[in-house]
Amino acid sequence: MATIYDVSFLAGVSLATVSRVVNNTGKVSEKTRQKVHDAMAQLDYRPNTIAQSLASNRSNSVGVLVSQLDGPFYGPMMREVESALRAANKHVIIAAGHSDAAQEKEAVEFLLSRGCDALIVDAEILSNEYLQELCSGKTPVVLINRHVDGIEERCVHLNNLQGGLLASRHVLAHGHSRIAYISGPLFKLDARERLEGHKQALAEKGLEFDDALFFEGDFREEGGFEGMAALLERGVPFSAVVCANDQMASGAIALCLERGLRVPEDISFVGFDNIPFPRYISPKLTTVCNPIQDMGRMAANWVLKEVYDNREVSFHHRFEPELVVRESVQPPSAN
Amino acid sequence: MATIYDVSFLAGVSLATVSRVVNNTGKVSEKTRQKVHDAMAQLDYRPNTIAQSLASNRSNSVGVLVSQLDGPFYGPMMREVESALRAANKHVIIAAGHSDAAQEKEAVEFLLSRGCDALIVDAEILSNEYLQELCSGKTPVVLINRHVDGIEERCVHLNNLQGGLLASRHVLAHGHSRIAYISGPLFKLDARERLEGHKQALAEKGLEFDDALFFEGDFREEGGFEGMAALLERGVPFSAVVCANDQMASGAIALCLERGLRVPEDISFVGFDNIPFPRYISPKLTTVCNPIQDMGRMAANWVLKEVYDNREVSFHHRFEPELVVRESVQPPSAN
DNA sequence: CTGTTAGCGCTTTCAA
DNA sequence: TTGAAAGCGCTAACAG
Repeated sequence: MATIYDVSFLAGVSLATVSRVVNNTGKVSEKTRQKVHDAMAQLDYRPNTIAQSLASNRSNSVGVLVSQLDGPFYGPMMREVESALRAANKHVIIAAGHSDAAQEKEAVEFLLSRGCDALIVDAEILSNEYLQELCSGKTPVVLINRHVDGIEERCVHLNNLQGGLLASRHVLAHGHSRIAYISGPLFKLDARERLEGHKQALAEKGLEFDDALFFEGDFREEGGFEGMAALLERGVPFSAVVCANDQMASGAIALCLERGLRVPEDISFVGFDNIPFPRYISPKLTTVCNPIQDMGRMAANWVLKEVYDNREVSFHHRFEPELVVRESVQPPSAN
Repeated sequence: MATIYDVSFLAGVSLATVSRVVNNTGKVSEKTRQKVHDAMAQLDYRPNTIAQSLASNRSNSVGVLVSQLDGPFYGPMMREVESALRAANKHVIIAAGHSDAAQEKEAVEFLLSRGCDALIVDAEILSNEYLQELCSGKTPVVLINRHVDGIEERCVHLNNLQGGLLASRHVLAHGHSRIAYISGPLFKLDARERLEGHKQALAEKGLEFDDALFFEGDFREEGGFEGMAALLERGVPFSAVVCANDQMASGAIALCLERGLRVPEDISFVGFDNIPFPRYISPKLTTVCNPIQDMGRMAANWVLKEVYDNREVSFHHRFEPELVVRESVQPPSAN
């Protein structure tokens, strides 16, 4: 592999000059630049990124922490992050928290120890305090799916309350009044906010929130499945279920179908997130769009802007959800 | 940030000795080691990985190329790769080909230019020739989901032929004889192999392969959807559909349900891959298990073994599929 | 078992 | 506009 030295020798200029043309920095005469380019081409020169990093104290890498690598949720986000950063010639190092407190923390430290120029963190478990401290550290950090006091300007998040409102209002508008709710784990802010939206929607109609129609799930298919079973078992009637995400909705619907309940004829369902798959099932799931790709891109933009001084990109924190009406909600049956 | 120099000064030993204890290399007396450890702890010393890389000519990073970051398929694979490598303190740099020839190639070059110690490549479009050349390059490469002549020992792949056999035999065993087949794109070897398995299964029963019951899809939901529509339009009767992957099966089933066809009462379906989601739809999809996670882990093992000299890990190339019987196949109806 | 000494390949003052 | 030279923080002979 040719080094910068080979190039400088062949081109008959100094190392510094070659470095200047490689990085487009400083003033270089057109003639010199051409000589250097020729030499680089001739030698098929590729800068050694490691050496660049050591000398410039910049790794050109950004660490991305997600809670799950599998599952339908983070793929679209990572896709955008990867595209945006690779286009800027930065590489993304991934680490997964695997929904485990220790592993999540360890993943952050790992990324930090790798000398990432910045971190994009979608933390599932890490506490606000930890994140605040992390953000006050030396490595710039942007948070996805969280908003933490004191570091709002580094948080890219969805208006979950509004999403919860949209979902429940939609069901309410179809005439349902006995509405079950399968929530995400309440230690998560987004789960709490979505639930709050649900409660507000009920309140708008003068309805009371009923604990007998509430189940705290885990944001996964299993949780929806179990939640649905639990709800049914209580014997308290309801004609619709609002689920705090699509995965739980899928699990819950699966249980209904197993039990011979028809969806939406017997029970209506609404989900949240708009993950790809439930578009292809029957009934097609009505849900709330969570623009997670856009949020991923925005996080990448933040890094590009704040860390790599790209002034072209725009940034904003807060995203608004939209209702996606498909087929899983209809008015309650007469029985 | 403390450097190795600070540690050596504080501990009263040389740089080399500190390096030795950090890397557990060479002989160091217990007493000296202790002094160094104390100094490191006191200074909260973390080796600079970039400097380590430059000096040792090793980046401790492995590049992973997948065709899609979203979608249900690669997540489980990446999950395993990430876990295995991070446990060994290596980091994974991801790049996506986005199902585009130019981008896929560019992604490889990008990873290479990043000085990865090894590459794990799940190439969708890259030609065998390109891959052969890549494998003969300086950076070790392991291929997933491909087997290429001349570099078999670096290929981790599934016995797709066997998978195709299993899927079609299952349908056949239920008494179907008019069986449609929705294939993956035939420029892909795995698609061709699965199809070949189908044909062999037909032949075992003395049945002829009928072009009128064949559709070449794209391995995505859309392809299954369109394929099903095309098949139905031809007016040639069939009672079962074998799909070369679960995504296409989902799309195809979605179309059937839209058209009022019942699955499996009117049409039976079998998929391939055993991705997570179709377990939760109705009917639960019968499919062939593609142990993509295991293959991911195996690829990581190969890297650990061949590149990082870990002798603990095992390795084998070829994986066998298994039929997963659920609910989407039943005997053809009497009509 | 420990220390000395060259670099690894590049960036970046500082002078010219 | 260009070059000389001093590192970036660490590893790896080599010598002792």
